[in-house]
Amino acid sequence: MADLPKTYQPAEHERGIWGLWTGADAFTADPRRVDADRPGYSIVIPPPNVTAALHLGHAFNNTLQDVLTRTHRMRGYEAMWIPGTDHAGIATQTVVEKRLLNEEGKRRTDFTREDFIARVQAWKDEYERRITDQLKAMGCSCDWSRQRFTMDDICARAVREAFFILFRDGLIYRGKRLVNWDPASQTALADDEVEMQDVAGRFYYLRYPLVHAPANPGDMADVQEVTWSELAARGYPGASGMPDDENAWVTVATTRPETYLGDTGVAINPHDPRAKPLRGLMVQLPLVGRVIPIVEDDYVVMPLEIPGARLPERDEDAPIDPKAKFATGFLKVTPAHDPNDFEIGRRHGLDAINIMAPDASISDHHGWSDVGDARIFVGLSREKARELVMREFDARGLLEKSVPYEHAVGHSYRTHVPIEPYLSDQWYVRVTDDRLVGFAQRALRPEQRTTSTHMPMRGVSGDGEMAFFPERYARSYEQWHDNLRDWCISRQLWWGHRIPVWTREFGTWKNLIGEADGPGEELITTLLALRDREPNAPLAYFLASKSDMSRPLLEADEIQDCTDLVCVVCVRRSGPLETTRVKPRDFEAWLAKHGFAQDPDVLDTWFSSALWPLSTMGWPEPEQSPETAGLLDAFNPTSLLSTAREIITLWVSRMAMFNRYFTSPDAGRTPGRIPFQHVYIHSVIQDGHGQRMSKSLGNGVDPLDIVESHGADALRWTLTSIATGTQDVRLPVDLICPHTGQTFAPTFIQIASGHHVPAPVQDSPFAPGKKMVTSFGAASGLAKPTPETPLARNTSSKFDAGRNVCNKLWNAGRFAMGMLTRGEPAPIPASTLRASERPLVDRWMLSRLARSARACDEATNAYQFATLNQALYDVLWRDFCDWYLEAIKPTAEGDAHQRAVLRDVLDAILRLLHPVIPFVTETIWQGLRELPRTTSIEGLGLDNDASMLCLAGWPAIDDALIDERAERDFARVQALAEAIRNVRATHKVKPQRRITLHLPDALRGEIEASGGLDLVRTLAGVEHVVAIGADTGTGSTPTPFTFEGQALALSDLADAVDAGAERERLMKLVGDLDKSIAALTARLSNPGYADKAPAKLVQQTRDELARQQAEREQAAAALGSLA
RNA sequence: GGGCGAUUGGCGCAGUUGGCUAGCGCGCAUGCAUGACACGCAUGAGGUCACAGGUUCGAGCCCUGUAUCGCCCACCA
Repeated sequence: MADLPKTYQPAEHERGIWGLWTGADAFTADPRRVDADRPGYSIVIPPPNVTAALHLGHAFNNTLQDVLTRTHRMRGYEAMWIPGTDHAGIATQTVVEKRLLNEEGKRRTDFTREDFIARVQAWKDEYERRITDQLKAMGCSCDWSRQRFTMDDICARAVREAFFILFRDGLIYRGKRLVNWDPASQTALADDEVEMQDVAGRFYYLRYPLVHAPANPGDMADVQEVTWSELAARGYPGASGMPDDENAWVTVATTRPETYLGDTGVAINPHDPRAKPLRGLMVQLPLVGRVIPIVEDDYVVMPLEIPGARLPERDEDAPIDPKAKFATGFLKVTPAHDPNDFEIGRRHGLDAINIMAPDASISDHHGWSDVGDARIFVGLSREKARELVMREFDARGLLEKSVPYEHAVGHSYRTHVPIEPYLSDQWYVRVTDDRLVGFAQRALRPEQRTTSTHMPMRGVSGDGEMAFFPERYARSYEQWHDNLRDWCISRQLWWGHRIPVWTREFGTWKNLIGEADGPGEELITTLLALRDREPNAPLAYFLASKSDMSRPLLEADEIQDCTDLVCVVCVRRSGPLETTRVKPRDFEAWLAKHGFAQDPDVLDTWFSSALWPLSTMGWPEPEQSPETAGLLDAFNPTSLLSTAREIITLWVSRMAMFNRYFTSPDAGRTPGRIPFQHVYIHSVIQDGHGQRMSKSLGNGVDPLDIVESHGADALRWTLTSIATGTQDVRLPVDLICPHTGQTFAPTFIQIASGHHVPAPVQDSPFAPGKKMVTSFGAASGLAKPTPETPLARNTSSKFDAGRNVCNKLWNAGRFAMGMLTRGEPAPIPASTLRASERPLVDRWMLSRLARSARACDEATNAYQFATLNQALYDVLWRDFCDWYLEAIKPTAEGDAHQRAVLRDVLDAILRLLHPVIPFVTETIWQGLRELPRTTSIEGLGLDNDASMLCLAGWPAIDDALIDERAERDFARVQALAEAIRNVRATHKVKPQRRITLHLPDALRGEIEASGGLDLVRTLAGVEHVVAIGADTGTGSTPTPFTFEGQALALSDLADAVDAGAERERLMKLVGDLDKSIAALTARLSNPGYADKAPAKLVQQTRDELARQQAEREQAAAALGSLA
């Protein structure tokens, strides 16, 4: 062992150890091994997006998952951690599009769909490989033989099946709805993909002229203005004060005046005193000329006051709606461009007029025809249109005022442009159906459900066993479901799972049956044959009116009356299919032959993610592939999902819905299996300033940089150490020069939004004469790093702690193994040794080990990784290294049994540490394995037949090894050694100097009886132990000190004792004791204390006071004798 | 607007049913090449636990309020 280097060099071992593990297929799970004695433990990785390499947040999450996977593997579970990546539809397509534009100057539309997808596929291949390499470098013990990608064949099969079942069961529909439209990427976004940003906008108050309803609706020539005097006659409050002959108006307040072009109504609260006088009147939109009704709707907030009117009594307790401050009481209704207005419009039968092109410019080609004088707006961007609308209204005296207003506006999470609520045809999953939302809601473990009843889903008893850690996140989960809306799943992208729906417009029923002459007959017969939806049906279909495809036409007369009939078919699988009722055929080709066209859109990326626990395990037919055979039965539900909190809604909920629905035992009537038993929500890693780490802020830390500089284990150690239960954790970021290894505090520049961005200063010490950048310097506007430019990397000194621990363990192992190879072999071969037969220090070490193992287990089971980390640190560094190794230095060589204890203790500690720092522990363990083990310690429960630590058994340490007596006795030894060391330090006694300890006889007797006296000698550098007051014959004056309230002394400290240092030491001691004594006395003299506090506690306080008083007396006496 | 988290020595954090003198790592000071480790060893300094009230014999912990920082959610009048 002497040839091992003094410091642990991770790079020299990690690759070899990884080869050892993977060469033995150590991480490959076998579902056939799962049984009652060997339960399954499974995790499916939250698949990282293939958009970019992994960041520290991924490293964090995956470290924790690996800790759990490795622990359970060692505990005897059949552990399976499935790795994989997510195609991340819009995000990946966006980065590839950007790159193509930058590097080749090409746009997506310059490619065919197939060619473009091939380019994205190439990107995906590259990043999938990089991500995989990163996970492996971090030591993630995934089952790499089962790696999945959300768009591979196995996952695609699951997506097809899931879509088909939902379609067949009426849980998927085509809806003309307002979607969150991203005008830049021209796709619909899910609610969750919209980021709210505060925007400094304005409130505009627009006047809409009032008119009489034309006799013939639509006859604009017939429109008559309403004057103020007419209004006054109708009893309209405030009208009498207005100029009689002028055209009266109502004022609407809006932040988006340009949408007035699409207004189809003005709404007023029915309780508004102005509502009644306005009945029968309409308003006319300036320029457009459109005459629109005034509708009464409770949704409208009334203003705080209406001139000339008394507002209806309001409930004192009801909170004032903040909108009331801005409200005029009139709400413009633009059903095609505002979700609320869409609902109002639907309630009152108002038209939805879409005034925008997909790029959000004003357009009369997408549903708007009555342009009138508003043609001046056509073709303008929404921003330009807004300005022009204001100018035009102002010119006509119709702009009452505008006031500044800061409000939250949805932005695309990819392109960061404001979202446009946009009317279009999209596919939806009816997640508001109880079979989905209810199943997911009730998946929660009953004790994590709240009992409030005002929310519709609350109070329903849970039937599931899904639990959140930390528990508080169960509420986020619940609240999301309480406010759920249907899920828009279609995306206007090329990169993703193509929607497996084929449609054909027939116009009329006659057209449809008219085809009966030729292939149409076959079409109809086939469709009719499948009408009863047999379980294995290869396709499902419905007929609908093209203008409203949200509802299938079911009645015969509906179908026959329809003039825009559409047939919508969902095909279950690609390739040949058959059932008992129809002949086998390739239905996709068959539909194409019949004039059907496949929907061009792809599915929201979360649709495939939602199936992840099923698809990775081969659902619906795992036996179709050797990779997935047997997995579902053995490993679903999975044991744990570990993820970030912002994804609870996007992902966790949907996995719960899908897993439960698709595993339903009775075709969706009752919920099936939950996808995972536990959901662990990890913290978000921020930099030292509380900023979220991100590429664009330049404050991210690359896990591979840390692996390189500190080692994978150090990375993992530090990450577990910061995994407290809080929602954010901070990791201060430093810059490091990769050439010199020097670190620097980053400097900061201010950017517009008020965030601090770390950016290096011009004259950075490691870049003489060069403009320096961080690894993400481009984001801060400084030079882009190139391989030639020496560039700084982001790191954190926090990782030093991890490196130090690995090094400490390395040296402890090196030293211990050195001891194990010295001395005579154990006399008793292959036997067990009882702790009770061993001296104090061994019994103490074994007891501490037993306690630590218990603490580790408890922490791991509760997902308290920082606590686990601390327990490991304490047993390794404080107990084993600081005390045990020091204490046995003189004895181990001559005591074969002690070496047996040392060996097993080291082995057990390596096992406990292995899940967190797998590489260094395995490296040492492989060395330890070489050494003969003839004697094992009873109760440690270390199996002996594993060839590698990652497959070795978890220590099954018997609680009988917990020895309170030994812990008490050894604690006394420690306290005495520390008291002696304190004196030694004050007097600057050389470490090598052996000194003499003067002990009272009784104390000496006790310590000797416990077996601790020799330990005190070793640990405190004591050569001779004599009775207090004894003459040592050296002539030196003993230096007194106190221990447990008794007077002890040390002599032979030096050739001459420094009285000044001694006085200082004693004075501080007396001072400290005085403070403490005062506090204890005060507590005891409190009349309530003795009466109400537990007697045991009171007695403890009294004893402590007595001890301290005695100690103070001793110290004071010593001080006196000094003078 | 709703919900949640945080506030403990210079920095990052523990502190799980209220109870000995509030712990840990980094940093700091002093000493040390001592049979593993200077990525180390020993000893030490450093905290009115954000603020104000309250409950209690006793509060970092429980209650009420306030302030600051941050996160998530929310249909842009």
